[in-house]
Amino acid sequence: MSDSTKPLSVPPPPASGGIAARAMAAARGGAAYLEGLNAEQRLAVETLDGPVLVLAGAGTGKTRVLTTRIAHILNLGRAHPSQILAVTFTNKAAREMKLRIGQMVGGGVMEGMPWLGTFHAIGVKILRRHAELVGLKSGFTILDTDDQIRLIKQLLEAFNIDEKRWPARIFAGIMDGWKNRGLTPDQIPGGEAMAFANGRGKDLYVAYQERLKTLNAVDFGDLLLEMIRLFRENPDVLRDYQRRFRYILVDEYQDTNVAQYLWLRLLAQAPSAPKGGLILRDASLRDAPQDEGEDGRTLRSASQDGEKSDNALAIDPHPEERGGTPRVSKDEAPARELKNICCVGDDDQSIYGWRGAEVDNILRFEKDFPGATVVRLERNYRSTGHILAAASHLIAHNEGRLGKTLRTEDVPGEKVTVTGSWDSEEEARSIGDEIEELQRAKHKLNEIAILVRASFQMREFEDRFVTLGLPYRVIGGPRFYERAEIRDALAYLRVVNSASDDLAFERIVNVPRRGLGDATLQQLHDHARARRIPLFEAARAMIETDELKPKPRGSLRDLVTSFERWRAQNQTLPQDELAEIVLDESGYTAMWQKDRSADAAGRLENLKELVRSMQDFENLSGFLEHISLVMDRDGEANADAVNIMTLHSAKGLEFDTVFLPGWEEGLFPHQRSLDETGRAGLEEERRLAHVGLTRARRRAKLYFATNRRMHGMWNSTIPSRFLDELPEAHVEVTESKSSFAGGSGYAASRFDSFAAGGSSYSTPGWQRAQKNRAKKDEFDGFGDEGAEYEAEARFLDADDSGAARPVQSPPPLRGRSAAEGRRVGGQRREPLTIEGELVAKSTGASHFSVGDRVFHIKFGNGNVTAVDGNKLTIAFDKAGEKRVVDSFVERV
DNA sequence: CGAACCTTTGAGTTA
DNA sequence: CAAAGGTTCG
Repeated sequence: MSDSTKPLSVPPPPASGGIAARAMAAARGGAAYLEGLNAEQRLAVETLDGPVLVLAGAGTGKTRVLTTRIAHILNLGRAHPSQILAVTFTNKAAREMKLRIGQMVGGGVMEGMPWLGTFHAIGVKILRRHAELVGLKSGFTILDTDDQIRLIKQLLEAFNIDEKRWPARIFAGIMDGWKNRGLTPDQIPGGEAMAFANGRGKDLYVAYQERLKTLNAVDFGDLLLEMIRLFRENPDVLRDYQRRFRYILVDEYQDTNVAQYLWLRLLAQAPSAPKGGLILRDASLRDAPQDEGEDGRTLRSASQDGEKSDNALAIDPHPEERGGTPRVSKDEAPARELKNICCVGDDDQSIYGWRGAEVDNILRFEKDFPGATVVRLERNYRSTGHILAAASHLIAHNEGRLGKTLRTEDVPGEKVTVTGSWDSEEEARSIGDEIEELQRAKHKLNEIAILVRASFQMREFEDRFVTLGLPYRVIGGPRFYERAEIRDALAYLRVVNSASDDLAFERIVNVPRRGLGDATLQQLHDHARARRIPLFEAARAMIETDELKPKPRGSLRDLVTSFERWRAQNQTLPQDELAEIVLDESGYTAMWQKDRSADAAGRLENLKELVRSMQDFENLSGFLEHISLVMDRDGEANADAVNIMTLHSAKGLEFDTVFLPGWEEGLFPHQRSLDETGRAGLEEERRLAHVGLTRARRRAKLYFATNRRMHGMWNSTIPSRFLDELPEAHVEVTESKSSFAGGSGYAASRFDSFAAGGSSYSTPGWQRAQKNRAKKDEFDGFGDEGAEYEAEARFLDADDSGAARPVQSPPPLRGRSAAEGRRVGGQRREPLTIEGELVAKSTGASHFSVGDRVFHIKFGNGNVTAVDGNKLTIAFDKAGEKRVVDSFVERV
């Protein structure tokens, strides 16, 4: 990849955008926006002709480049706002861009920038226009994951597939993967089609798509897939869009998946691209080699030696590069006349491989778009020296990267801190304490973020902050419109809006309970299927017959007449008033009012919020359209509060102070990532770590806990290998402030087995920790190697005053077997995967069996009542029945 | 049919 | 530990 890393020379200034034009722009007072850009940024903004790849490291002004570039194009009169296609991944990014361009060019222009948006939003827009061409009606609905799963469940039933063996959500995931790779049912490689339900995966996919068409619906993946199909099957339509979009800009290019890539490629071809080229391409896609790595794994990131990795892509988006017959010959030539496409991204921030993103897309940009100008932005304007050094050093451990060197002119600032704590509660406590300290020092809470790897980690912080009375906001969490009450309310409105929305109808027929249970629904289904009519129609018909029992028939009649009434009112009343009426008259509001569970009040509040938010729309269908795609709640953004979110949702944000808890093997890097994609997974986790660190402007604080509760069970953990990969000179190891001696709780670190090359820290805390962890990592014993742990045990004993320990103290401080539980996730008994390679998993049965008499440090004596792998169910004499990992007990 | 109770399973990241 | 699914009883 090394020669792809050389920045290419600047092409001659475009004729039409030359000095005269710029002078004119300047005369209009418009060039001010170019001031203050550094040389690279300016190059990226001003190179308007031909493909441009901007490799923008974290904090190097990526958004600024994008927005300025658009402003520049507009200002030079190179294109009308409606001739610019600008795609982002999130609504937030799109909004931000609109805002910033508006500031530069004047807000009025933005009204006319209809093609700035997320891939999905643009997909909807295009598909609505040409719905008939892909077998839809323009009013199609967009299914969310929930609808999707329910639909698949129905299909599984129809196919007589045992949902327990072949869960719907698994299939949803598989299908998602197919769609991400742009695969229609007939393109699925044989092996993958076999993988689900003994080869019926493909049939399911076909049936699913058929069902969607009948429902006049699409899922998220279809938005892209159908768009590609639309373009491929209708070259004239494609040509229209190719002509329209004179400039294409793509944000976060490293996150594009194959489908998005194909879509962009179609659009980036010159309008004259003959049909033949496309067809050829299609054909080549279909019979592309179906290599699925011997073990079925998908290797993701670009391979280290620059070879195309053996990924499991069934279709090869770059067939012409494969050895063998050149499938695209002279017809390819026109396709090479590429548009002014500008992709901005950072391979080091590619963190969506699991969602189908292909880092490869960015790594091979220059091959896809020959003659591309590559601009690297390496000047970081965000973080202080130590933070940047730590982040750079960490990410340098990755092999599959283009390689950038971030620089800063900022002060060194504070070192990155690493703090160990006994358990996740203590972790939350010390972070809470530190935040209070910052607060006392007049830091803004808004400028503080806690970035976690997995959302279950958030709870601990929420709990702690509630007790402290520290204001916080969770960003990203369960989305507003994913909440049950919102989805119910929306389902009502969907049925009002469209009588054929079966999924919505099904969702609310019996919510609130009105005696229309499975039996009635089944009858409705039969009726509807027999006549090929929507459920609602079936209901309307069946209340006229006496097939139903009187009771259900009565309530069904009430429901049907209510809906008809609401539909009539929809013509006359504003949608928010209507919504209120619907929710009241359906008894839905009343249902929650009666509910006396803790969150009922909040749900009613959410419903009100929903109704309120409806005011901003033209009409009901306008609202529904919007909500299916965009409805991120970023209310209450004004209050000063600590931000809690996942690392993934933190991408693109920055804060003065960033807390990064949970740096433990198994959690971060996440075990499943390693299991599923091995080394590539590890590298993606490392990029995530890099993203986390680079969110910080002035302070980055890392944490690991020795014990963490996962799945309701306490597990011992070892510090993340990423901690070892940080540069010693820029890191300070501190001890947990609250509660007992910070160093005491260390479980094993990989230092034991991997001393080579590891940096070692010199602070007392770290050394002590290392010494104390002792040699136990070499052993994989189950408590019968007691002697090995005595040193540890003594140490812990000595240190354990007990007083400062959390009430709910986690496992076993003393005790021999206790010291040994360094496995993560409760499953593993091998030393954890060290290099990110797969380690053979032993399913190894426990050394315990039912009836064993055991001792647990916290719960005392008890009898084993069940054994499940290494998870034991134990009836304790005093503490009752508990589930624990076997390493925490010993036989007596 | 539905509430109440019991068992099982699962928590990785998202438009 | 919590939600979701399954079973049982009224």
